[in-house]
Amino acid sequence: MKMTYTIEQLKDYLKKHDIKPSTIRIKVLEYLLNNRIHPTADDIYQYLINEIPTLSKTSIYNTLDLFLEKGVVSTLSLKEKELRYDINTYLHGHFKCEVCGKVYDFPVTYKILDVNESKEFTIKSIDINAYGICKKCNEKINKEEK
Amino acid sequence: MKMTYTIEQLKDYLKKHDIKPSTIRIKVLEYLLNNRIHPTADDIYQYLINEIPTLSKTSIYNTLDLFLEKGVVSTLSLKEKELRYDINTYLHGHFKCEVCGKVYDFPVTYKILDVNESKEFTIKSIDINAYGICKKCNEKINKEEK
DNA sequence: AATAAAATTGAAATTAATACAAAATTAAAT
DNA sequence: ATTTAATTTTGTATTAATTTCAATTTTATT
Ligand SMILES: [Mn+2]
Ligand SMILES: [Mn+2]
Ligand SMILES: [Zn+2]
Ligand SMILES: [Zn+2]
Repeated sequence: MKMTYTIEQLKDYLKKHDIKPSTIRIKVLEYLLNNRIHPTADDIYQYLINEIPTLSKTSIYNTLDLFLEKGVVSTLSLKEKELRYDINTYLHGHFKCEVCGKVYDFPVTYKILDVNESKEFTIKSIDINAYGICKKCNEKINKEEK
Repeated sequence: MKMTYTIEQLKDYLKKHDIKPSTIRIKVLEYLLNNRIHPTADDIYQYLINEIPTLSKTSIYNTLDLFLEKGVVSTLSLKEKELRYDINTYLHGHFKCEVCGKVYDFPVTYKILDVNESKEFTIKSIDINAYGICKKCNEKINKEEK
C-alpha cells in the first residue's frame, strides 16, 4: 500500500466529518483512501489484522457504520452477498466485471438526474450499477478463441 | 390477490420460457404477476404456505433460481439483506422509500444507456436504484409538522 | 490518582441463502 | 397396467455475513 497520507491529514479528514480519530478509524480510513477497490468489511479486516493483531471484526463493522452515518463512505449493494464500501461519495456509476469480479467506477452525466424531475419521489441518492465484462477480460477471451 | 390469469395462460407463460410447468412454479408465477411489489423469497413463501401447506422454502429458492436462469425474473439488490424479485425484466428504475419501505418502479430514458458508449466495458445489464421519500410519506410528514 | 466516558473486543445469536440426500411426484418404457 | 427412469419437492444441516451486547481496555476529565 502506497503511503499517500500523513497521520495528521487522516486525523483532519476524520475531524472534518465529526469523527473522533482513533487508531482503528485512522487505519480504516487510510486503507480506504489508498485502496480504491470497493472493499468488503472482510477485505479491510484481512489487511489490517497484520498491523493490529488484536483487531476484531466487530470494530471494522463499528467503524464502517460510523463512517456511513457521518457520510465518509457510501455502500455498494451489488448482486453478491457482501456489502462493499466506497470512500468516493460523489455521484458515479459502478461496473462489475462478471469474469474477474473487479468493480470499476465510471462517470455519470447529470442527464441521469432527470429522473429527479418526478413529482412522485424525493430522491436522496442514486446508485447506478452495471454488470458485464471488462476490457481486460474481453481481450483475454478473444485471444483464447483465435 | 386478484385472479387475473388462467392456469392455461400461466402454463403457456412458463413453456414459452422453456420451463416445465409444475404446481409450485405456476403458483409462484401467479404470485409474481399479481403482486408487483418486488417481493422477497420469504414474501412469496409466506403467502403460498397458505395454499400449499407442505411447501418448503427450498422450493421457492429453486423456483426463483430457475426463473432467473430462464429470464422470467430479475433480481433487485437494494441496500437491505434480502434479495427481491421482479417479474418485469424490461429496463426500468427502482425507487425505495426509506420511510415506508415500499419499492416503486420509474421509467428510465435511453439517455442512461449513453454509458454504454464506453470502450472500457461490455455492459450486459444496468440497475438504477434510487432512495428517498415517497409522495405519500412526504404528505404524511408535512401534515404532522403543521 | 480516581472517576467517567468512549472505544474495542470476543463470544453468541441471527438470518438469508445454499447444499444435498431422501422422499414424492410425474413421465416414459415395457 | 406395472415397472423403471427422470424430475420435482422436501427437510435437515451447513455456511457465512452481519448484529447484538456485555465485558474489557483505552482515553479523557476531574
Ligand atoms: Mn466507486
Ligand atoms: Mn420493478
Ligand atoms: Zn474482468
Ligand atoms: Zn413511503
